[in-house]
This record gives sequence, structure tokens and C-alpha cells, in this order.
Amino acid sequence: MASSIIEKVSEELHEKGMRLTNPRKEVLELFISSRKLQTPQEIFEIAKDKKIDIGLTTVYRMINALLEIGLARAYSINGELRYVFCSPEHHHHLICLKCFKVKEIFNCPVKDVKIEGFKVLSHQLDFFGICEECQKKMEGNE
Amino acid sequence: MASSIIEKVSEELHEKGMRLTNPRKEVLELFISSRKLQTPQEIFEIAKDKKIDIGLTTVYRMINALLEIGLARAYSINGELRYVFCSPEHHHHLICLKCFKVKEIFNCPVKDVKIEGFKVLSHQLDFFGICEECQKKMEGNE
DNA sequence: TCTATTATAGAAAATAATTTTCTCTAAGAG
DNA sequence: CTCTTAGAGAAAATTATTTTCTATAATAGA
Repeated sequence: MASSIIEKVSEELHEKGMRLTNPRKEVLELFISSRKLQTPQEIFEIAKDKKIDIGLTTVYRMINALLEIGLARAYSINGELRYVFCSPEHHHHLICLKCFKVKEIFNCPVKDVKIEGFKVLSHQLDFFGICEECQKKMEGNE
Repeated sequence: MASSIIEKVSEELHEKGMRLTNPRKEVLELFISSRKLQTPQEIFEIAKDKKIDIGLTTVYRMINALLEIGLARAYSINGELRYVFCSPEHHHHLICLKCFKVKEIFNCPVKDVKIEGFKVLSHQLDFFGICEECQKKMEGNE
């Protein structure tokens, strides 16, 4: 469930002496439920639309905290920094370039890749393309 | 050779109505020869050290041009945007987290991966770790 | 439960990064 | 060689992000 994710975040934050307060939890819930690449500003706007009264600073702070505990990832797309919430398990991303929705895939096609003369500590694999919904929408139009 | 890369860049720029002028060529040469993740500021500093008199604006403009023609890639590392020059051929990156040197690998372990319900347009795979030189340096110290 | 301590909220200010503007220069087409 | 247009670079402007500051809220411990 989503709530167990939130507990996970809460624990991770506590281990670093940080608190998952209500404003941060609001940001977190919006961020988790969107599962898309977003700018801090966008998250802030969505909160405003939903009459959730939080500051942009809080959005930045929550994202930074999540980056620190490895539960968010940053992408530079067209010169714009966008973030997405990430599961704690090793996974890769399917990123829709139309709507920025992100799906995680947990089967890793490169887990056994070894490279001589380079000590691999981690890897990141992303597939960029068009998600099913956007494909359908495009058929309708063009 | 490196000069053929420069010609390639020149052609690509010309196709977009841009020119590879001398100041840009200076930036380009520094950028190509470093093959590491750099900030625009760092490239600018290196130029200064070498008594190459170019403006920071020119560095930004060259990097943006390269991003546009697909010959540079951006990474957000520890909240900092860093760029690296990229070959035109499909490849992946080995990124040293100590010195930021980047090596390209041209054998693609995921070229045949298909995902149902998602139209893959491109993918990006990066290995983060420690390069050979940095491993040696670390043995020496710790 | 109450209290003390410390992290956080959020507005405003500061800073950093990046882009734009502007005038002069240089590339390259014809 | 000349004309047209892109680029150079300094300075200004803009944008994104972080810091500061005071009030508040969360948590540990009595």
C-alpha cells in the first residue's frame, strides 16, 4: 500500500534526524501519487489547486530529503530539472515523453554486466518513449 | 580522429543555421578532450588557465548547441548539473564518481529489450563507479 | 501528560545558475 | 569583395534554488 511507503519514508527520515511533518506528508502524497516527472513548481501548483496550503520551500525541502535517502530521482529534460518518486527496490524507469508519467520495471536486464577495469557501484537504465494512454490519444488525433 | 568529430559538429550546427566559430571551437576542443562530467563554470576556468579568452556565455551557448544536436548529455549529480560530450553513435556511459571521467561503451546490453504497452523511442544506460586510475590512487592512500 | 528541545514552516531575502539584451565583430554566401 | 546574418562577450535580467529568520509543531524524556 501507499501508506507503507509513507512509513518507509518516515523511518528513513528519522534515521537522519529529520521529521515527516504534515506539510511534508502532503507534498509526499502528491508526489507519490503522481508518479511522473515533475518540477517543484508543478507540485506546488497542484497543491494550490487542491487547496493544500504549503510553501514552495517545503516542496524543495521534501524533494531534497527524498533525493538524499534515495527515494527520488532527478532528470534534466530539455534543460529543465524534473523529479520523480522512486521505490526503494532496484528498478528502472519507463518514461513517457508526452505526459512524463513514469513506470518502474523491476526486472533488470543488466544486473550481471561486468566491465573490466571499472568498479561498478550502481547503474541506471531508463527507457524513453510513449506510454499506452498517450499512444491511444495520438491515434485519435493525428 | 578528434578533428573529424569537430567536422561532424560543424556540419550538424550548419544544418541548424549555426556556426562553429573560433571561440566555440575552443570550448568544443576543451570539452571533447576532457571527456568528463563538467559544469560550464569548470570549462570556463580551464580555458582561463590556458589563457584561452572566451566568455562564460559562450560556454553555455556551445553546450546548449551540443545538447540540441545530441552530442552532449546532462547529468544532475548531487544537485549540480554536469555535462559531457558524447559520440554520435549509440553508446552508454561509465561514469567515475571520484573524478567524473566518462568512458563510452558501444556494446549495448539492452538493444533488444521490448516492453509491452510502451513504445520505446530511446534508452539510456549509465554505470556509476570508480575508474581504474582512481582505484589505483585509492589503494595507495586508504 | 507536561515540558524542554530541536526540527520545521513559510515568507522574504539572498544567492547561484542561466538566459537575454545589446553593440560590435566575424563567418560565409554569392 | 561585399552583404547579410550569426555569434562574442559584457552587463543586465531572469529564473531556480537555498538561506535566513521567527513562529510553530513534533518528539523525547520527566
